[in-house]
Amino acid sequence: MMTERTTADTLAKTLRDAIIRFSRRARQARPVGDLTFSQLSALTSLQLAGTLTPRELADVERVQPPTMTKIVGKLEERGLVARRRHPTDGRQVILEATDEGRAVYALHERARNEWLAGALDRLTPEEQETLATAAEILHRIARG
Amino acid sequence: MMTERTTADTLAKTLRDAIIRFSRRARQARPVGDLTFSQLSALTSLQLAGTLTPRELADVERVQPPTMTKIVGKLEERGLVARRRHPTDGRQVILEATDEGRAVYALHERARNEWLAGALDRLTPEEQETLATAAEILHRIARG
DNA sequence: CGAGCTTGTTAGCTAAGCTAAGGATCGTGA
DNA sequence: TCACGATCCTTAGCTTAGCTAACAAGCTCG
Repeated sequence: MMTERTTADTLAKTLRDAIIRFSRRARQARPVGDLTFSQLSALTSLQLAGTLTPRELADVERVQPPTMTKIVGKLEERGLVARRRHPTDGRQVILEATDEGRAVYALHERARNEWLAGALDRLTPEEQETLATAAEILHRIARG
Repeated sequence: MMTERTTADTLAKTLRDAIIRFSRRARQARPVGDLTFSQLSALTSLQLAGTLTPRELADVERVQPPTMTKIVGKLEERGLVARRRHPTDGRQVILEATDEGRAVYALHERARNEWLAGALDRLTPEEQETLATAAEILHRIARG
């Protein structure tokens, strides 16, 4: 229906606007160290999954394979991620976070979350609930 | 309290995760033409405000002034934004969207919103309401 | 075995973002 | 008045993120 479509359009605009600004604000909250947003995100996905191939990680992160090659390269340089050969398929590579990767991740994650968690702490429980639900919805949309 | 802080931490992580993926997904939905995410965002802010100085626009967009110089430069090259001299302060510059800027913006905005509005259309009214509220909260957090 | 697909990487590009530094202009206080 | 500090914008130079195109290696299946 006309009105509903208009509602969706308006919401789409509002939402995109809010998210791009939020995103940039979050990006500004740099951790003490040197892990970037994308690197941290990749490391997180890798840790949650245990092991992944580069392609799988690229899919999860919604990025093209060459982009993931670069990100993984940076993480590997710092000894946070290790490459292993696939036992049966010579084309594939298996990625895994190292112990140091896990430790460094936890540290940076905490620093990175600081301002956001602080801001969330100042919200009402209802607002927190709203954001939690919204996060689930956004995740679903991004996946679709 | 301990538990609340933990809740905020968890929510922070979930939210960041959802947003970064959503963001990348949105970025993939390229319009027909050539305006990028950041350019479109700047053009939007400028149009909504009417006129802004580069610094004001940088603040709104949560970006450093040199970054905004580049973005505005791209927009100006394409004749979408015009620079004017400030009537009394010789240091400042006044930015404004041109007619063509407004037209191109509307076009690209529509294309860009397509997948998102489509996805939003498939949500229940309650979910849409949740996202609308969440957008407001996120905007407030980003501003703080 | 050979053709074709899949995986990962390399090469090369653009855009986005930052800091540092500089030039022009404004405002103010001696 | 005028010199000095502050403000605004831009330039220069860098890193990261992201893309496509192309390619080498390996798998698969007729």
